[in-house]
Amino acid sequence: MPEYSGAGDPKHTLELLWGVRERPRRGPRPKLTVERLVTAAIAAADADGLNALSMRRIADDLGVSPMSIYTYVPGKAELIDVMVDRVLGELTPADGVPGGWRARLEHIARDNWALFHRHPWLLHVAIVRPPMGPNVLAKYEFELRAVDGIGLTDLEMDAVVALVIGFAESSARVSVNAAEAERRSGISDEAWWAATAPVLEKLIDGAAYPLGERVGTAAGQEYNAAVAPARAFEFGLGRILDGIEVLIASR
Amino acid sequence: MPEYSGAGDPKHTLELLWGVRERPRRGPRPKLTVERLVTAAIAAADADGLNALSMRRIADDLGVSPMSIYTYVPGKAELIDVMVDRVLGELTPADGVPGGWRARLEHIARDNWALFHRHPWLLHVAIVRPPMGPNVLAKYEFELRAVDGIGLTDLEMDAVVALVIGFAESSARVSVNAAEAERRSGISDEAWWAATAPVLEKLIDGAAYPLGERVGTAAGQEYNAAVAPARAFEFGLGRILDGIEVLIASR
DNA sequence: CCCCAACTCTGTACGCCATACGGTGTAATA
DNA sequence: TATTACACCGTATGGCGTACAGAGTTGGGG
Repeated sequence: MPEYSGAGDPKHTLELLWGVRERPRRGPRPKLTVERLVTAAIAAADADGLNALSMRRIADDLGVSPMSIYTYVPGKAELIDVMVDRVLGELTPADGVPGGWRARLEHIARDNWALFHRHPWLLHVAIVRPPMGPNVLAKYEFELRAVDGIGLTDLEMDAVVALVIGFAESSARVSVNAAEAERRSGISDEAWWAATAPVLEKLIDGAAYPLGERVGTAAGQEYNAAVAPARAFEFGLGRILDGIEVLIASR
Repeated sequence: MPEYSGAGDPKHTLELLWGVRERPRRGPRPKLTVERLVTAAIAAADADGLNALSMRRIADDLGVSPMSIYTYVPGKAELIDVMVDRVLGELTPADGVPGGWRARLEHIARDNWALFHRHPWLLHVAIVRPPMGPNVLAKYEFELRAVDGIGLTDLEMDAVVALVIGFAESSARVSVNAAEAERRSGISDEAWWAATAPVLEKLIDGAAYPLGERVGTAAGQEYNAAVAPARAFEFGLGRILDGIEVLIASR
């Protein structure tokens, strides 16, 4: 069960994202700021994953009581929205990248791939109704700039960008999930397979899956688990950009 | 926070997947079977999502106490493994599809897309260390068969299949997340945007995001939320298959 | 200058969750 | 018939988000 973005009151969330809350005129000085809250939450999520990100945990890290967090943020959903916009600010435009649209899209894909590895919890937030903060808007803008003026229609520009971003997310997910499974179980992929394979062999008919056995073992030997996702990313990115090139060339 | 496949004891999980538990020789007749349990769990997850899939809920549906479920299954993780293998059995081989490798890969992509929409919870299970049941193995086998004998190396066959499957998952995720957000919030995408847009306009500089505004509104008008994910799927699939065609043609 | 409104912070409590543990009753075997 | 293996269940533990009510603090209005 993922967390969902865009689950809170739109108006309140937007005010948080853009930091337009007016300072309170009366009452005690606040101990915290939304900024500090979000920073602590991101640090916790980076370190221990989205499962470990609880309001109690953040409060402990900040030395306040759990409920006082609700002074700054209406709920966990809105907090996550702000976290998402914040880390998306780490992405960089492809404007200066030499090599044309292909190099620019490659930059965007690699940049996203790296971001998902720096903040793996991002993959476990279902980003629908994206938090329309400054960084989300800037991201969309410079993504489109990467494919502007190369003969695509507006709709195609949007579709091409979505395809590349979606691919980066999808392949990063494989990689991140594998790393998280290893960390959480304490069992490496190799050890898991070593425990699984002999039991499996006793269960299946030897000749039932000829292709799967041949290709599976070939892939397993050539790419050990540590680099396999990275290779899949490189391969897929190449094919997708080739496909986009076909489209552009047809114009 | 997703659920994870492959989180249980490999040996026990495999025995469940292949149904090789020997019948108990003594003791009371079991009220349930693993089959019935899995069927009920899938029905609950289909109807109300993975969040609503609790051991208590399944037990209620089946008329037993929560703890008795642990007689059949070591824990929730293993139950989900069996659920996954079960529903993957709904996928069909592309063997008889006319039109060569391209049509076969299209069939596989569409078949997966449809499966994810029939069982949206599948997207919220992080499938690492896949449950090596009969259906998972069969799936991999017939996926490879779709690209066998067209001039690709074993490693390329594996990579091409992974690319297409990953794309289908990725684009289905967008679609499913949108539908789930709508259902869980009771607010349609249009209504959400109608609440968001005016607040947003007051916050941002009018000329700050020229491309985003132009392309975003164009995409929003052309594809309403209901069909946008399906269009993105068709567009992306076309580009990816084009890219694969470039590879195959280079042989 | 004082009082009160506005505000921050906190303790407690509720209803969820998975599941560990120990006990109870049943059915087939020795 | 006695034993043993087993299914089933009640209770309890420690987690979660957050509703609610109260306590304490500050600045502005009279």
